[in-house]
Amino acid sequence: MTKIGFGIHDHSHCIASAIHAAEVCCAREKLQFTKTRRRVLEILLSQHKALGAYEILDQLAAEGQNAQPPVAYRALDFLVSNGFAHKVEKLNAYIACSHPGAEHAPAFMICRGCNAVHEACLDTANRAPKGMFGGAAQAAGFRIETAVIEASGLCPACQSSAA
Amino acid sequence: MTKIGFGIHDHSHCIASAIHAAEVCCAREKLQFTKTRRRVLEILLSQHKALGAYEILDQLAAEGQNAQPPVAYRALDFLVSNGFAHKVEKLNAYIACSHPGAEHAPAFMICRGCNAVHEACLDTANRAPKGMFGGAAQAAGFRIETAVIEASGLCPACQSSAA
DNA sequence: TTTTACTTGTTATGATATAACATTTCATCT
DNA sequence: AGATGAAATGTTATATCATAACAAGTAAAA
Repeated sequence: MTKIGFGIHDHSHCIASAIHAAEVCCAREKLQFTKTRRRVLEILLSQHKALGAYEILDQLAAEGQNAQPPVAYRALDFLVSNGFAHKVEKLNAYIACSHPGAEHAPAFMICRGCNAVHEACLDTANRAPKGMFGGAAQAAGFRIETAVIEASGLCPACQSSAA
Repeated sequence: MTKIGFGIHDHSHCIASAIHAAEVCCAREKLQFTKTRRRVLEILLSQHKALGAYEILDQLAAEGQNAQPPVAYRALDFLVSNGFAHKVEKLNAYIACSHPGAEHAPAFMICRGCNAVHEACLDTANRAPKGMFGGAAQAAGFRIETAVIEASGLCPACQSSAA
């Protein structure tokens, strides 16, 4: 059992299953799930927190690839474009999607104490932004394509230590 | 009449009134509304779009100040901390608040065609993030302090030109 | 008026991200 | 299998965004 997000949860198999899900999805969509893309997703999954592009790059470099920045950014672009990962804008960092496959707008809770990131598993996450914006967007004539929600605050652990 | 956000609207006096509002607020809160801070807010207000820190810096430099990056970032930090401006995370850019004084979570619509930014004037903007997250945050034990919502899509003008 | 906090000036550097182009690999068609 | 066009990668260089650190000045409070 290891810490994930703000809770505890056994993910000894979740890397493998997430990778498998990505494989299946890529086969279905005729996307190339190449070695580097797979490796970057594995790195994100194994850390299970938000990582900067250069942290990923360091990891790749440590494994022998002489990886330059575009290598990481291209893999991340692929993963983000296809819904296997998200960018956390507030942190300029990337995190594996907690529920790939499901159509959703990412919604994160970000701890300002320890930078832990928890992706909310709201099924409202898909509808809520458009619902909230619906009126205003329509009034402005704006066509929403994607939306992100990022909440900052304190996770349980940091609330305790700050207390 | 000039273009603001995605619409048209007369703001010949809105710079002055926003500056005045900031003055009043700073006096009340005993904050120093210094020359640089005022000037940066004026720049943001006059452009009425999201500006990068270095664009602001260029403007300051053009006015004779030999401004280095920390000058802009400090002023922006002040303005953001005190609610006179917001950072648009997706663009790494800053924009004057459309409704300062009102307690609110910023909510933006960002055009991917022209990068125009419109701050939604939802009074739900304040409550909605916490409402949406409420259950999940409580379940996770997370204490939300701030939240931002950023929607991407196409503004009316870019919808027309893309059509 | 001394002291204290805050603000600014300045240099240097760190962190994040992309442009551009040559090369290789992959998918597909014949 | 071989041709070919699309996609991915390797690599160099550089653009863009942001902050650390410290000296000097200015304003507010005691």
